[in-house]
Amino acid sequence: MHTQVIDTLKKNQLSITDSRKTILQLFMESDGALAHMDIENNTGEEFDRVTIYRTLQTFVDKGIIHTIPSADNAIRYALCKDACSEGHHHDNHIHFMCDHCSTTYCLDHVEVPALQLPGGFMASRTDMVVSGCCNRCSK
Amino acid sequence: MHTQVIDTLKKNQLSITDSRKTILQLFMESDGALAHMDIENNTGEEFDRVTIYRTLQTFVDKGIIHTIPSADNAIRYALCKDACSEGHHHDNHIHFMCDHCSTTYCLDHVEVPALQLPGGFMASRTDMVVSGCCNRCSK
DNA sequence: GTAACTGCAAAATATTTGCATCCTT
DNA sequence: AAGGATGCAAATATTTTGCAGTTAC
Repeated sequence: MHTQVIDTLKKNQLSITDSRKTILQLFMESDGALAHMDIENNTGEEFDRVTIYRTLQTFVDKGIIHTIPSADNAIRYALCKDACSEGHHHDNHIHFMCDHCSTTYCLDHVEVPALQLPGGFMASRTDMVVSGCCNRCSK
Repeated sequence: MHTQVIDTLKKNQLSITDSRKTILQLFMESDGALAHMDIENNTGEEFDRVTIYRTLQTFVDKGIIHTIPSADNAIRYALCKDACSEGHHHDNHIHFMCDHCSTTYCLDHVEVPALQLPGGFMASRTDMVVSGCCNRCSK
């Protein structure tokens, strides 16, 4: 189970440290996105807050995780798919944020529709965040 | 020219104060979205930072402006269209953020495409933020 | 005149930076 | 052993809250 964590770190030429292992493991076990706060809460007092900031930034730089935009001033992070690599993200999938439980999902299988932009506008990236009621809360 | 500002404030049962007039005027003159910082910069030392926070919150509550999600931890605000009213936003249009000049546009005439969500997911709101190169920077 | 709004001060929170120490390789 | 990562302290930035004075109506 730890294998995948170690593999990912090695593949990205990162040294294997406790904080990186634990935080990456957290992402792999979670089906939703995580905010800085979620990580703090789930790791207890184990790591310094600064270490979490730096670890997340490292993962983003390496293309291991990506940020999910939100309007509530709480940046969330989620694992990138294999197609992502350093400096080159391909996570044009849709994110779903539940109004009830606040879980954020990556809906990998829903494609972002193509858009017809006004003349002169050129898209390089599209973020789509749908909010509403998730499949667990709607039961 | 100030008429529209006053009208909007009255229509929303807000008292007409200097900060509200100035800030709302700013939004009406700007074709893009504004972050807190933009407002501070454009009003000089005229208003207390706290007043700007409170004015923005008031406008959001009244449905005069809406927030635009972003992945860079800088919430931006833009005018809502007429269809918006208190507690009931209808700004399902697309936002475009320019990578070069950082201007954020509301592309009112580009519709958000309908989505087929997985079973159990129910959408109440869709935010779509496209980034790339805007029509001014691409010239 | 009264209720609402603003500015100031300060608290609470979030993020960044420098540096000495410790850990990975 | 060397370079990189971490923890701590502190600087910086952001947002919220309380309260007294001021303004809109």
